[in-house]
Amino acid sequence: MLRLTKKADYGLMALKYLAEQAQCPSASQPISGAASAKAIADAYHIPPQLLAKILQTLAKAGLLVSHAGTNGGYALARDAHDISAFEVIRAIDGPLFITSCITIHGTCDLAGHCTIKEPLRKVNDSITDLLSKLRIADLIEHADHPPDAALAGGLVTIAR
Amino acid sequence: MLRLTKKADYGLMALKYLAEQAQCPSASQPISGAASAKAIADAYHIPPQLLAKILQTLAKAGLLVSHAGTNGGYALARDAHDISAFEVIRAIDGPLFITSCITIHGTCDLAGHCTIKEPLRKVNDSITDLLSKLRIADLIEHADHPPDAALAGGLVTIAR
DNA sequence: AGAAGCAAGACTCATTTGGTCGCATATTGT
DNA sequence: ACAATATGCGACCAAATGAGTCTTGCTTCT
Repeated sequence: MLRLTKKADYGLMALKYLAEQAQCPSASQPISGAASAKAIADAYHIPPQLLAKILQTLAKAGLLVSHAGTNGGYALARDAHDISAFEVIRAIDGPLFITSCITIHGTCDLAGHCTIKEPLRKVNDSITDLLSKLRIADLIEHADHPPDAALAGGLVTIAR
Repeated sequence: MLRLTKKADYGLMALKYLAEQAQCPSASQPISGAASAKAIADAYHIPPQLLAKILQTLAKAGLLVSHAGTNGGYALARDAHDISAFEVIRAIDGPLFITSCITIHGTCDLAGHCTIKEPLRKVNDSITDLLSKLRIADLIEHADHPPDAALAGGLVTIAR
């Protein structure tokens, strides 16, 4: 069905939450703009343990920095403008390929009988490109300027 | 992992096969450019029974016409230029939504707590648009003119 | 009549997802 | 020092999905 896993969803939501935190930092935190896994989970009604694991993978991937101990938690490792949705999805769901033909080694399971991998690889690249252009910062809705900006940047014309 | 199911893969391969058949029709067939499920399955080493079911769904969706009996088989219901990859995928895999937030009724499973559905819906629309622009005819590689034509049509710039 | 082919549903099996539990380790406040 | 608060990590489990098979029946051509 060509869909993101819930984990990736949760990851994006968490990153968005942290990006918002970073905008109004409270000085009492070891890391600026940090929040604990439990706090984020509560905010979005996500199973806390599950989110914890997701944030750990994100931290391992270098997208988040973590800090243990009281008042610890996670914070964005980079500016929200410098983290793409693609990185997040890739860190959580692994390398994404639109078709089973395209594997990491570039070999096709169908042992050469697959005849459609070339055109689909291009679609794949386009989607990758699309998600790379979408940044965490774009997920935050600003009342003044519409969040469409990232996608409308000449790359893709959006139908209807 | 954001990937197509194998069924959709098989479906696209079969459609491509039929599109090629339609180019050089043999007069002995009840439908011009027809091929049996078994013939296609043999050509690509796909499990015959599985492909049969896929072709049936495709026929029910109106993308193929079927003809039972000896020398029967399937043929494209329309010209290969008028069938998009999107229709095929949608017929086989069902409506595709990039995130679990976006359902058929537009309601979010997370009961309003999901904050990222709007930007993702736009990505979703872009992918839909992308796949709609890719036609079956584009899957056939012509030695003379490159199959890139459809994707390079100003819609998306392909990275690397 | 019989072979070739489609139509359709039930059913099995493996993989993936979503989620939980428990324990270890690190940090901080008192 | 010690308890409270957090992350880090691995094992585990159940439900859903995906891939593929089997069986039975129907249609058309020879």
